[in-house]
Amino acid sequence: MAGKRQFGRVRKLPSGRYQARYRGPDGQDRPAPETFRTKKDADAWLADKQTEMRRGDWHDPDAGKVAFGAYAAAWIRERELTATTRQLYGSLLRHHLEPSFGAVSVAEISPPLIRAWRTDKLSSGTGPTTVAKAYALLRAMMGTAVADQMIRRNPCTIRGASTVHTPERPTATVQEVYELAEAMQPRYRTLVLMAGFLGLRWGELIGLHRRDIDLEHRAVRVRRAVAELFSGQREIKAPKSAAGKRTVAIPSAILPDIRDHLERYAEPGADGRVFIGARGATPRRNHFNLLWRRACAETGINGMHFHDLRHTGNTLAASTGASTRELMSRMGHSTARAALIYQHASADRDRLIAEAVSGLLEKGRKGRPHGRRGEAI
DNA sequence: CGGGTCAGGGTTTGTGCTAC
DNA sequence: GTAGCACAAACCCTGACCCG
Repeated sequence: MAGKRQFGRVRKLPSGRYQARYRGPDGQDRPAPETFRTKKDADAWLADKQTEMRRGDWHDPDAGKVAFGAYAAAWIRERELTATTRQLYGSLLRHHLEPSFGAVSVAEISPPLIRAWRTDKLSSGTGPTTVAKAYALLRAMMGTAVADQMIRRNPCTIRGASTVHTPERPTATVQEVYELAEAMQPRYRTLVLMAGFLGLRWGELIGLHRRDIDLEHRAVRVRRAVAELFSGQREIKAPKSAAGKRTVAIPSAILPDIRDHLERYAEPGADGRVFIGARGATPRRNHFNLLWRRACAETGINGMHFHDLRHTGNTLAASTGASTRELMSRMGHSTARAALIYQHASADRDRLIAEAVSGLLEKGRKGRPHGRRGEAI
């Protein structure tokens, strides 16, 4: 205490209380937020601040005063996101975060506030996936605020709140794929077959050009995908991942269908689009889904999404005994994790095998053939 | 210390509604 | 049938973490 202090200043105010001040790393003079009864308390406070600065732990006490709405908008703006993600985040912000937190300062967003917000969201009809997504976005933003030294800790502390368990999707059988294909307009028949038996994604199928289909070598080159934006505009982009760029072999059973489709419905020219609407437009999800659901209703196949056809493709491929690596390359997955989603398919297959073995056992014992086995996948 | 697993987070698909 | 828009749900890549 004796001698000249090296860090900060303490002075006695006319009121008799003590005020501490120091120069922050940013060069600004920073008075303590409150005054102290004794000089000793003021000194102790300064010592704390000095420690923070030495550790690089210091943060601007004004930094967290930025309104969350403004901070969040900048967060999205500064990030390199694809147009679709940018739109999605903007939508989550606008509809779910902004109304509750927009005017609140970043530093004031506390765990209890977030818990209350989440409970309210879940009970007010917003779907669990969307709540989880909005929560995840909020946490990502608050995480950046921590990195920016605006706040010390991320207030998003609810464990597991950003993930939702999604139930397993159904898988269409070969027969169902054909039934659905027949129930669709002829121009979309082959689209369904290719989704089911090649396992291509919607965006990939829509992005196909004539030159991508090599009838001679019975292969489809997937080189781009079409993403649809809210604005109705489309973005042509490389597939979801580098592994998405791939060549997929065509089962010869549907080769005639593809050949026929190209002759009848595809846009002319090597750069012509393979799948176009009745008036020449690139198909849109909303309209196609309408047709799809009609086909589902017509065939009595309920609860089947178009994307589920992709599972059929993978399940079929898996049932041939293809290795995980082979499946990954066919489906355009870059990690085994994604491919392992189809583990259930193998389990089903294994059960079928077990059933078949069981049939053989009975046959061997009774000396007569057993009835028909379950539906083959 | 390398393979398996999990959570975070970016991207795509699903669907309803209105308008032309 | 096509287009625009908005919200919701699902997919799946990536890096962190765990564990033997």
